[in-house]
Amino acid sequence: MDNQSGHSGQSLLFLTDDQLRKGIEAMFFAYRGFTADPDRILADIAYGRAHHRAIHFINRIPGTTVNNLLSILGVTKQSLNRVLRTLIDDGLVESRVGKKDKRERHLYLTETGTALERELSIAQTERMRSAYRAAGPEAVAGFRQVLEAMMDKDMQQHFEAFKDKNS
Amino acid sequence: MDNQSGHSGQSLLFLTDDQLRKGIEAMFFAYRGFTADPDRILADIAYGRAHHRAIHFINRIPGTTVNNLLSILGVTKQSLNRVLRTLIDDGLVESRVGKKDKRERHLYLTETGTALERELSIAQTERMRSAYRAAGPEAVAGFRQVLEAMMDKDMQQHFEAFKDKNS
DNA sequence: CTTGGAATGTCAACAAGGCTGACATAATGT
DNA sequence: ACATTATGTCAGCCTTGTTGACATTCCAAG
Repeated sequence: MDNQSGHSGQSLLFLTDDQLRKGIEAMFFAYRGFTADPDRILADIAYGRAHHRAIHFINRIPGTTVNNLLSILGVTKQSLNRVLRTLIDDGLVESRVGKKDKRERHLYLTETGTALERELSIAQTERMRSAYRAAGPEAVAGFRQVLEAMMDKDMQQHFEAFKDKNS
Repeated sequence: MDNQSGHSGQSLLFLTDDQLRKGIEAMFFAYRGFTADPDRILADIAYGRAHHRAIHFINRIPGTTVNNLLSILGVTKQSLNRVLRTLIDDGLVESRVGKKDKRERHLYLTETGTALERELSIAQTERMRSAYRAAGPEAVAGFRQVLEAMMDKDMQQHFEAFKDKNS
């Protein structure tokens, strides 16, 4: 495409401090909105955002090992373990000893866990859906492009893996 | 341009669960990247993300009151106060008693505070700048549109105020 | 003018969820 | 046999959110 014609009124290389600052603030406010709906649901059942993240990715990659989950979430095993412990004790997550390598634990959502995942997902998806609708498909493509460019390199790899894998 | 021919392969109303899920995960990973660089700087000087947010908005709205800052940051006054306390004690922020209403405290960055703000801002801006460059101006416009649509209504108002105000 | 309520800010204590370090256990690989 | 890997657990710390209690200041109604 045209990267020098500046047909949108802004040249590619002409990024004012003001534009960048607005981007930063938009990111800050939007992330709050992004987590607000699930947070409300979680508060009622004495869970937090950490539980949500664990549930989300266990749902996305059923049978994932603890170690893999750690590297995706980017927290320590002690921190994850605390969350995982409560989820397992409460019967939302099942931890199965690995068949080939018995040191590994493979994680799965139970029926109850899947139900909660769906509830949280619907809440969060609703906001995303209406934002997408309001902005239009062109904007959505741009949104995704900028976000992907903003990730750390290793996170981009995780993300790519998720994009390809069909669960 | 063509918004119904599906040149991006997706119609406006046809939002698959998969697209929405990818958006959610992109948001999660990107926000981590977004905060990573400032976080590294802050860790060295024993400050956290909360300090960064306070410094950012005091720089944006010099002379703002504690109450106004509270409503922007969306935390309790007690929580903000702890952060402000350390910033004031360390000489990064100055708190002046209001002239008209002596209950109010007006907040300003000192020279040292301004210097730190700039350092953090540069780190965060660098990543945003290269993401913008990589994605292109069309994508940036879309990015901002989706983010704005994703904010809570009252946060959108704050954001609008910031967009207009020239500081 | 006084007095009660509202607004504003501070202090204390607690909880969630990050972190590090140390250590145990079991399974694997060499 | 021995080192390494995967996981779990205990203990203790930090940041940053929360509530509750309280002091100060302002303003308005009596």
